[in-house]
Amino acid sequence: MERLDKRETVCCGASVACESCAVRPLAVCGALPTDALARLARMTHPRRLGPGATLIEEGEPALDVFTVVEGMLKLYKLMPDGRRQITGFMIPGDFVGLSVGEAYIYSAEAVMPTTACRFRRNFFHGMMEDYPDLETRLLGIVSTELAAAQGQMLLLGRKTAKERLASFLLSLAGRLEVAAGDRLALPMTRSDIADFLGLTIETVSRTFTVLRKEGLLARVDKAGVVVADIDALARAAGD
Amino acid sequence: MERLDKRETVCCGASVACESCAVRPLAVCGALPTDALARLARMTHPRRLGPGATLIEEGEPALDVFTVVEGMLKLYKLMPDGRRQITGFMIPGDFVGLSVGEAYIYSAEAVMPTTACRFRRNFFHGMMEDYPDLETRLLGIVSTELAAAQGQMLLLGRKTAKERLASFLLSLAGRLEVAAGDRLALPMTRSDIADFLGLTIETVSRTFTVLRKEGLLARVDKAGVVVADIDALARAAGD
DNA sequence: CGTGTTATTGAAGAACGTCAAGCGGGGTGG
DNA sequence: CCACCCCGCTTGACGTTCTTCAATAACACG
Repeated sequence: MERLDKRETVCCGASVACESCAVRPLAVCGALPTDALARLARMTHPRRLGPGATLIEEGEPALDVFTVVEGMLKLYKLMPDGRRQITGFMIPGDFVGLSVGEAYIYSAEAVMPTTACRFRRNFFHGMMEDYPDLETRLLGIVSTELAAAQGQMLLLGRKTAKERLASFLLSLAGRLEVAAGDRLALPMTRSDIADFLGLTIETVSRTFTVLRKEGLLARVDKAGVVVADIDALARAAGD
Repeated sequence: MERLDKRETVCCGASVACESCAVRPLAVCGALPTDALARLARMTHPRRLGPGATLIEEGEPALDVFTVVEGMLKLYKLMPDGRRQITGFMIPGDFVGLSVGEAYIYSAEAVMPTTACRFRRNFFHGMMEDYPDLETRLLGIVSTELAAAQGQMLLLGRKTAKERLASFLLSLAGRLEVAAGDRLALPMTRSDIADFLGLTIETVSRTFTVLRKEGLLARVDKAGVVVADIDALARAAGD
């Protein structure tokens, strides 16, 4: 998915390119005519979320859709006994809340201070009718997410703890465009990482230690890591 | 997703409703005007596959898209050392081969004698431009698949062997519209089930035995099961 | 500086995987 | 027609990885 020009960005405020939101372009707005962007901008409601704040809750009526402007969200499903599976971490430009049925099928919660743009679902459907390009773009986004989900199924079903953590770090570094040798920020807790990788926090912690002792990571702390050997990390990821 | 009238079905042959293919409607064709259906029908190439035959292979150029008309396909991803994760079993009406990039991101293989309709990817994209409803329908299909993938992530990341197998049987019974007490056919091998559930064939086999001994299944054999207590099975599935 | 929260580390345990043996059904050929 | 074989499935014994439980360490915040 190509990078979009900042000027095409629709964000939290009423303007088409307000400064605080131009941090990262909204993938969904690419290739839209100016009037469509203006309509989107007018109907956008910004929402600021502190860490741990809930944006949507599984099972609630799916009245809105959202785009992440800043920060990070975690999407997750819960079992009645509290077991949790995080299905994804959403970063600026990502789209959240799409649902085929009447209810959300996952919960979304802020990992760090986060800004999301809210659109009424009905309005968004109307926009798609008026601008088929928007629907095409959305189909691409959902397809990309499906592909990621299939990769995550391979990870959860068949990879070892070490392969899982290596895959996770690589994938995040790629999405956040972190260069080799740079610090990769990990705003989520060990518990979040564990629930994303289908592990426990203890196994995640031990596996971080292994990767550091083997020299794949130069530094590991609560808030991030420094990747020392990205090729070795890719090999450790298993595919 | 509502059932569609058979007359709306586009299938393997050149006619809009050839008999052998009207087994199950193609979800993707719903709500299309007659001329669109006729165009689809003209450009459809049927493909018969014996058990084990490969329809598409991960990494190959994604030149075609397919709909399953009859039988069952398994979609899977492989790791270099041969570990396999089956990401889904596709049944009549399902859509296969959609890819955002230039290459397929998974392989697809027939589980049993299967008929698939092939469409050239470019032709299909053209159809979507001419008939936005087709794109809308496809967006719904992909969104539904994404939801299923997220459910499968919960299964793979957090469920026990027993919960996984119970979930699998329930989900398949639902999709195939098998009533309680009826026989649920399982055309795939234990190895396929294991690779779908992130288990080994031994664990799958043992877990079938457990479910039978506990009375949730009345009968278990190579080719299928009879569900004895569907409520208990739902409880065993965990959510 | 104390206190609660989060992360790390260690030891013991459980669930599932691995290895191995035996069963059974379907197909083939004598 | 039946013996044989092949392949997939089941079952048992044992091993490994990850989890669970527990204690300690590091950190954030008031």
